[in-house]
Amino acid sequence: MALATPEIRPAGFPLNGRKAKPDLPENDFDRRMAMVLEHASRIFCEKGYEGASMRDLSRASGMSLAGLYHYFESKEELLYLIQKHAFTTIVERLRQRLAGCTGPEERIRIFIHNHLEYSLANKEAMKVLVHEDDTLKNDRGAEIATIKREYYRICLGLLEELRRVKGLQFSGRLALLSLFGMVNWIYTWHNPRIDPVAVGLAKQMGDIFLQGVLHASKTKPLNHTFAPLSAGSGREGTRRKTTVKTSRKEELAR
Amino acid sequence: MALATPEIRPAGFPLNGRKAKPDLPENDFDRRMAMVLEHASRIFCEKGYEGASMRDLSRASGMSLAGLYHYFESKEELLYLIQKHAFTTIVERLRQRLAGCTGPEERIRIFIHNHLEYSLANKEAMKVLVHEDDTLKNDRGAEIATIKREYYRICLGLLEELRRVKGLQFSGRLALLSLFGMVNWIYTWHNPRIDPVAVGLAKQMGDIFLQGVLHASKTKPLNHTFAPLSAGSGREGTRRKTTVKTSRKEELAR
DNA sequence: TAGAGATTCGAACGAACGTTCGGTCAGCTC
DNA sequence: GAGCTGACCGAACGTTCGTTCGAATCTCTA
Repeated sequence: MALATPEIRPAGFPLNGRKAKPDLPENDFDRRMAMVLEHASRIFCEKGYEGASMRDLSRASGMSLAGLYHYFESKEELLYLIQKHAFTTIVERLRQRLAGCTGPEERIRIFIHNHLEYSLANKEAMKVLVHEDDTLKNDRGAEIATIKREYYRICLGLLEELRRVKGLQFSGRLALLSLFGMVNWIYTWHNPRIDPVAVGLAKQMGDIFLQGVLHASKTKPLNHTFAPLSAGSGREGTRRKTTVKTSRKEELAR
Repeated sequence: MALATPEIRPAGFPLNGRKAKPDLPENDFDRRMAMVLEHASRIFCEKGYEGASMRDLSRASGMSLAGLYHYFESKEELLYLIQKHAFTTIVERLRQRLAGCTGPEERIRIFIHNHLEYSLANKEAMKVLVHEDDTLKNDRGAEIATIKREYYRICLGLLEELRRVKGLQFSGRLALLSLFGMVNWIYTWHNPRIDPVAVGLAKQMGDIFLQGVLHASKTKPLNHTFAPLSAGSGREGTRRKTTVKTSRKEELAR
C-alpha cells in the first residue's frame, strides 16, 4: 500500500492538535506524521496494540525511538488518531452517499457497500478499529465511543425505516448487531485472491441480510425446545424469548 | 459465576499433560487448576492476553506469582488450555446434538443454538477464544487452528447440505463466514438485562440467516453501480463479482 | 514419627517496556 | 555569522514484564 495516500490522509485533515491548520495545504510535518500512522496501523494490526512496542514501530518506520515522539505524545495517542480517522472517514462518506437516495432497501445496501469498501481498502486500519475497540480509556475512549454510537445510530435508523415502510416486525437492535457482526468479521477471513471485491461482497451480504429481515418476521414462533445434553445443561430460562421493548439509550449503550 | 463448574471443567478433562488421569475422579490439583483457569479467563477477557500480567492473575486468584507456575509452565500454556477446552467442548456438544437430527434447516438451527448457548454461558472464555484467535503461535497455535478448522468444516457441511437439498445457489464460504460473524460478534454487545437468552437469540438469528440464504439466490444480479464519491474512490475492480470456485483447502485456510 | 513428595512463597533474575533528557545538525532570519 | 527553530537521535530513566530459585510448609504414607 502506498504511503500517505488520500485513503489514509485526506488533505487538510487535522492530524495533530498541536498544529492543526485545516485549510492550508499539506506540509512536511503532516506528511511524515501520516507515514508514521500508516506504519503504526500495520504494526498494531500485526501484533495488537499491547503486543506492539514503540521499538517495533521505530524499526518499521526507520525513525529513532525518540524521534517518533516528535510527532505525537504517546503510544495511546497513536491508536486514538488511527481509530478517529478511520471512523470519521467512514461516517463522512456514508453521509455523502446516503444523501441522494431514499429507498430503504437501497439505503441499507449503500451502508453495507460503504462499510465493505472502506474495510477492504484499509484492512489494517479496520482491524485496529474493530479489534482494539475497548482499548482506549478515559477521554480518548469516550470520544471514539461517541463516533461509534453515532455510526450505529445511523444504521439503526435505516433498519427502522425499512421496518416501518415494509410493515415488518423484527428487532432493530438484533438486526443491527447481526449486520455489524457480518461486516466487522470480514477482517478475519477476507482473502483478495479468492474472495469478491467490495461490490460483490456487498451484493451477497446485502442479499442474505435483507432477505433475512424481510422474511424473518413471517416465521412461526418457537414451537419446539432444543434437547438438553445428557450431561445436563438445559438450564435456559424462559424469560424474554423474543423481543423486548427497551429505551434507545440502553440499546446503544457501550 | 461459580468456580470450577462443570461448564468450565467437566470431570476427568485432562487439564495438564503432566498428570492427565482421564478416568479418575477429580483431585485437588485439577480443582485448583480449574480455579486458576477460570480467573485467567476473566483477566484475559478484561485486559486482553498481552495486556494481562501474571501479577494481575496472581492478585485475582489469591495465589503468589511463583505459586501459579506449579500448575502450568507458562502464560502461553494458560491461553492454550482455555482455548482448547472451550473449542473441544463446543464441538463435542455439537456432535452430540446433531447426531439425532436430519433436516438441514433444523441442523443449522442446532448449530446456532449450540454456539450461542455456550457463548452466553461462558462469555469470558468465548471472548478469549474469539479475540485472541491469532495470538498463539507454533505448535499450540497450530493445534487450536486445527480444531477451529474442524468446527468450520462441520458448519460448512451443514450449509452445503441445505444448498443441495433445497437446490439453492449461494456461496457456502460466504454464508459460513457471515454466520460466524453474526454469532462471534455477540460477545461485544450482549447484555443479559435487555437481550434474549440463548434460545430466543438463536431463534431470531436463525430466522435472519436461514431466510437470508433461502431467498438470497433468487435476487437478481447486480444491476447498478454504487456511485463513487465526488472525492473519487470508485476504483473497485470488476473481477469476481459473485462466487468463485475454489478448492476446499483454500476456502478454509487459516 | 520419620521421610517423601506435593504445594506454596519471597525474592530476585535479565529483558523489555514507554518515555525523557540533553544534545547535534540543517536551514532560516536578521 | 550569530541566533533561533524544527527535526531528529543516542543513551538512559524508572518501571514492569515473565520466569526461576531455594527454601518453607503441608499432607500423606511407611
